[in-house]
Amino acid sequence: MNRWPQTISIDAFRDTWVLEGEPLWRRVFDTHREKMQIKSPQIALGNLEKIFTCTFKLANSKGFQAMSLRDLSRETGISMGGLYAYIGSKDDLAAAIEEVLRKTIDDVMSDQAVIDLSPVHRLKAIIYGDIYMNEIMHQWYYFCYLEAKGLSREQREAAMQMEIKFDERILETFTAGVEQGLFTADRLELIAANTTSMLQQWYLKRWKFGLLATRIDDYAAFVFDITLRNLRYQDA
Amino acid sequence: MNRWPQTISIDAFRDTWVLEGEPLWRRVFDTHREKMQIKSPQIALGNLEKIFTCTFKLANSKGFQAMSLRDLSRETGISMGGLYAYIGSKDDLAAAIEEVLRKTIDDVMSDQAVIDLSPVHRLKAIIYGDIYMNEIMHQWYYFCYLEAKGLSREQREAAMQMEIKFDERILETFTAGVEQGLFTADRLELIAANTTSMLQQWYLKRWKFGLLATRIDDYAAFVFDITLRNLRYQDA
DNA sequence: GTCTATATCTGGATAGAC
DNA sequence: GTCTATCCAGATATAGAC
Repeated sequence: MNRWPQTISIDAFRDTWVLEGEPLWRRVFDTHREKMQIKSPQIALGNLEKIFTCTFKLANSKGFQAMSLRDLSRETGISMGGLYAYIGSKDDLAAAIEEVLRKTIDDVMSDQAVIDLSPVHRLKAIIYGDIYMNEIMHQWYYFCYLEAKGLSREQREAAMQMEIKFDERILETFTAGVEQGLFTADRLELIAANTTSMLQQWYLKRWKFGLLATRIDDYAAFVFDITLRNLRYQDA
Repeated sequence: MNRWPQTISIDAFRDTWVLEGEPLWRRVFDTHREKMQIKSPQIALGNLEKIFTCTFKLANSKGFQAMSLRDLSRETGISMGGLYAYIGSKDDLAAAIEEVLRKTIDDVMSDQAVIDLSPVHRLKAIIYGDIYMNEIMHQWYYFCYLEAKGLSREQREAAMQMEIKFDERILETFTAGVEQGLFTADRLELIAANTTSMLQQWYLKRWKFGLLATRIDDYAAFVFDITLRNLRYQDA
């Protein structure tokens, strides 16, 4: 089952992968279910939304370590005792964020892997898809990137493996293009790493894109264009 | 006074700008002087070295916020009371790291600005110089990047201004090249941002370059090459 | 200039009422 | 399911001996 939209656009992506609003918090609820004392989705969804969004807000302004659960309690309006019905511990909260993001990426990626397109189109699908994903869940990515050191060893390892795997996915596409005589560059690993890094910039440097007034589709097109140029793609 | 070496290589850079060993800790001592109770450089230099290098080690493994001064005391072999003869507070330590790095970059940059070269050579000097600087002081850069949220508002602002200024320096060089008909690309701001980001990768993704066995001069050459390609540089 | 001992407080976590 | 009240480990910071 390939759930990918035929047209590449962030609106089509949003329609296909609903990663916002109620479906997102239901996803969080399902992933996090056994760690919580609350069993009713009706009650949990709203509080989960408060807890996670306020965590992003506080962690973003002062850092997750510096944020106290009392801060979180104040910001969410949920008492200290109430919070502990939803999370096992403070570290558990950070772990949950990483876990939800990783599993969501896994879902999207394994689906996307089904696509059987030419290297150039496949590359475009990966780049645009990843940037849309980064946009929609940017707080999650940003948190995981900057708070990685606070995670458990296994989770840090998993996050690094995700990036390696992503590089490899891009690299495979490059190699396919080289075999078909479309691309003639060498240093493919470094080019792949650069493409990954350009994509990460979209959630890491929001302030800069804001200053430059860069829009998401423009940036996606830029990354795609630069990558093809790096690969010395000759359009036939 | 232009202190830049004629030959671009990390060894020449190291010889010109001695940013390691005793001269570095003397630089720290001078910058940090008024915050310390200790007045004798003879005594202070060795302890400053211990304090800063151990801070990097601990912050790198568990994060600066999560690191306690007890950890630091144990790691350095300096007692709690002893530490406070060198730092005013824990936050003061983070602030000192940011300040030393920023002032050092300022020194190197303002010197480098004197260079009056063709756009291509100037670009090469900026890229190679910055990457060498990133290499030598990579712990300082890494710390400031990942712990930025823990700094004061003024310091965060200053760090962002540094990056904006760096982008602008690159952009000016691009523009000069365009005016001379050397470069024909558009989206120069995004290309500049990408070059900055590639340079930052050198201290942010050490694990990846380790896996790929990428050496510093190879990477500098790669960044230079990719940037020229992005600019559609036509070698005459 | 450096140490030990200690004051003081913050923040994670839990017990038990409602 | 949520709140209040409380416990207590561990953290920063300092006083004062040597």
